[in-house]
Amino acid sequence: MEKKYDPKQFEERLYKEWENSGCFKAVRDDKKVPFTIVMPPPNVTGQLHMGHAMDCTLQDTVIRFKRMQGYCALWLPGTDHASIATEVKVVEEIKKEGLTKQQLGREGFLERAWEWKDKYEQRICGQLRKLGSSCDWSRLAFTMDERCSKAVREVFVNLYNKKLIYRGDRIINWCTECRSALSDVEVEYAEEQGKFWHIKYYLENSDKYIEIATTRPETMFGDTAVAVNPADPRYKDFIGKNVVIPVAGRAIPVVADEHADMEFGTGAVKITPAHDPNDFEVGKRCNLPSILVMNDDGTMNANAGKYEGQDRYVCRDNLVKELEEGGYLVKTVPHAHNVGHCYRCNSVVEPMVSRQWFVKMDELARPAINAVMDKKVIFIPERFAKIYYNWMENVKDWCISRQLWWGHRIPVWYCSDCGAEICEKTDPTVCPECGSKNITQDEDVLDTWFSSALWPFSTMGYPDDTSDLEYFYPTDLLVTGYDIIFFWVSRMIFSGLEHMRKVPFRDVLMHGLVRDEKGRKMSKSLGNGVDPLEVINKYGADSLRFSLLQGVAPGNDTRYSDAKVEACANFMNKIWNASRFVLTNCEGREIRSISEVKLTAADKWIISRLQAVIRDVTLTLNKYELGVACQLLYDFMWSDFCDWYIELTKPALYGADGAKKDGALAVLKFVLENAMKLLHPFIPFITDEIYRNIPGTQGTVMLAEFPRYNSKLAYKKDAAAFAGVMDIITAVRAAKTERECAPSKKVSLYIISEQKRLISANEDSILKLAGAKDITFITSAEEAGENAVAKVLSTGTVFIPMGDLVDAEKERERLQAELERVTAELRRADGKLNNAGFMQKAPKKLVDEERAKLEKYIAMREKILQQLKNYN
RNA sequence: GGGAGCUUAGCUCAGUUGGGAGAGCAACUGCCCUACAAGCAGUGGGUCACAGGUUCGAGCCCUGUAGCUCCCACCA
Repeated sequence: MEKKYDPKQFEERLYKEWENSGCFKAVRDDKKVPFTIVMPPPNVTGQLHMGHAMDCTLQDTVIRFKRMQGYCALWLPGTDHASIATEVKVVEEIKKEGLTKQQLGREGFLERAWEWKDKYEQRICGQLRKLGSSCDWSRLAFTMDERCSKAVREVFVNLYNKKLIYRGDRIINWCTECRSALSDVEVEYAEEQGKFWHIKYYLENSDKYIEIATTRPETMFGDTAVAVNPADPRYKDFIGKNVVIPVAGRAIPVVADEHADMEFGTGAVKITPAHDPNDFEVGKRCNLPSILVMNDDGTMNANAGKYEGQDRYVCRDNLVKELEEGGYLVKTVPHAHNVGHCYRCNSVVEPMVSRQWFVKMDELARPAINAVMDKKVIFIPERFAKIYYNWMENVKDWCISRQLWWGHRIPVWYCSDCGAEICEKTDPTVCPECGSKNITQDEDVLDTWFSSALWPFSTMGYPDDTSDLEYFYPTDLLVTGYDIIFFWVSRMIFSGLEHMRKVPFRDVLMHGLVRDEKGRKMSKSLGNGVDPLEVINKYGADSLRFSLLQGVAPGNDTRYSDAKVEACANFMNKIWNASRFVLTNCEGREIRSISEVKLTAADKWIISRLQAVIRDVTLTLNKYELGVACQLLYDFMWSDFCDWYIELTKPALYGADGAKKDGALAVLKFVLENAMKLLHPFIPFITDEIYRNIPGTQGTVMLAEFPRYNSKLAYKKDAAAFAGVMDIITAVRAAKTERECAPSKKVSLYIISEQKRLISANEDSILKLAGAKDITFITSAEEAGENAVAKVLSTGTVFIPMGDLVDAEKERERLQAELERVTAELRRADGKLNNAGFMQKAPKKLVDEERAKLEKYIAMREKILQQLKNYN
């Protein structure tokens, strides 16, 4: 092994080996239980960020764990065409060449988009490889590949035939920049400081008027009524009469509708059915016409009269001026309100009536809600189920058509001769109604999430009855961020239920956002994003992975910081060096199995600790508590194995006793090998590199069996006894440090103890680790001489003669403090045991433990009191 | 308007069936002892936001309060 931990030496090499030898491939094996994760497909818009890195690390850790446990583990990778997001990028790209979409034409543009896709898909897959992702590349999918397209077509036609997809004129969110419709979830609201314009609408042929208040005066050209609350006494007489829209000069009725809130504004509201969702509803109730006043690009249309052609905001300014001049403007008040923005280009969304395709949601939502209620799908943590219910229960029909080119084209044709609408699984060549060849396909494409919703089964061959679907579906786990519950998770659930008749996944592990070190969202505009590749380049993939998992709890946001990665890199270095220590000592020797050697107390202790860690790591991983599992392994590896056990084996390793050396090496190797297996799912590279160097191992650790808890190796009593030896070592070390005695200065130890055998058996360890030269068993304090520090422990009292370094007064104070501490503990235990409620209701195990503690403290107190006598 | 989360050591955060408060980083002291100074040994530091309640026992369960964060709704 190399002397220095240098991930560059092996990460790439190992990954290639894994991939080339087919380790990632999931081949159906009916003797095994499948475990499936389908990767949330990254968008082909660019490269992966820290959020992806975490998402991916979580999945890889789980899938490696399951694979080692003997499951037929499939992690299916893929990418998403991300219709609108990618189209925006490609448009930007061609703009640099002075080109527009229109200039390229649909086909030319799509060619460019496919080129873009190829480039970024490759880049993303490269990044996933760098992270160590053990996904099955032979199944790499793309939401617009043949497989997925076939599924999309099948689903669309089926829903269309069931009348769950319909086309209609409804109010939708329109992005004037992307010039496309958006679904409700694609709109992000942000509070903005706007204005409230109070405007007079005069009664027809009268000088009476109704004052209305609006934040968007330019829409008044589309007003078709003014609504007042039927219970509002102020406007009772106006109902049924007409008012005239200022400037436009058109007369519209005053209608009574509950929508008008008497408390808000002036209590009278202008109704613009074509440009406001609430007004649209009022319009339906009151049978009002709907007048569009804007074009697709956000400029005013002919209905705005002389303002035709002006941008909506230019028109707003000019119109307000005209209203003011005409005496119609009563006042302008500042008004904070939420404004919808396009989630891709951030421009202000315009509600507009438009003819679009929709998925009817109510029938689909019900079973999807029930599936979560019935625990067929389990959110981790549970609280996300509530968020899901809330959305699902109030979901509106899903607008799925987009006025874009990059995406799945809507599989509907229109006959220009007879007007028929044709939706079939294969492309029609003539109109089935009239035989005409004059049929044209709908120009629009589908919402990108329409194909994502089918991802768990479209990637496995749906609609065909494939072996994959039969074996791997439903999948076992979905790992994703809480920010796409509505976009994606919920839509997969109802789609899976509708088309597969089964939920798409059992567990949904939610994770939070990766924020920067100040807790801010990582974003392009802030420029605070950190590129995972740069981090990997500097520290290695294992360090990055470990830093992303350490200390995370499901569903919680985390912060990325270089300091954290650095700390993890130190851990890797620690693992590397410890392994190097073990392996160099193994060189040239036959390493025995632990069953063939005589185990020391220390050996049994570390093996016992290992068993506990195996048990707890398995338990926590099964619950997807990866952060906790990391901590368990970190502590075991660093504290137990490196700081204690390796140090404990040194006397044997450097000694002359061959049998002792064999014993130590057997245990060192045993623990190291198991540790590499336990750590492998988290940090795959370093563990495999080390594992291959451990004598007797074959092949890669990634295909080794995950360690299983073995109760025969738990050695509970031996481990507890050995903890007493460790206490002695710690006490001597502390005694030396407290008195500023150099650790290298060897001291003599005098011990009063009833556990002489235990101490004698571990004499070498105590001498080495405590920095002592000899141990003498004594029966009274006097034998230790005058200037001795006394440490009272559960195993006995240790005296350390330290000559001038001992200050009698300070010793007395220290012992006094010890006495107080032990007395307090004693009282606590005693209090519990004298508490009737505790004795009655607490579990027996706990009572016994308390009793044992009480006895221990009583004994210690006695000894301390005795010691104190020496200072009185 | 509705909902969720957070508040634990100077900083970042764990703490999952309620049973003696933890880690990393930072700080302080002392150490190059043949795996590792990217290290070792030791030390200090917390009325677990606040107020009640349930319980033999609460960081954890319940109620309320405050501050911060986020999501949903959109009253024009």
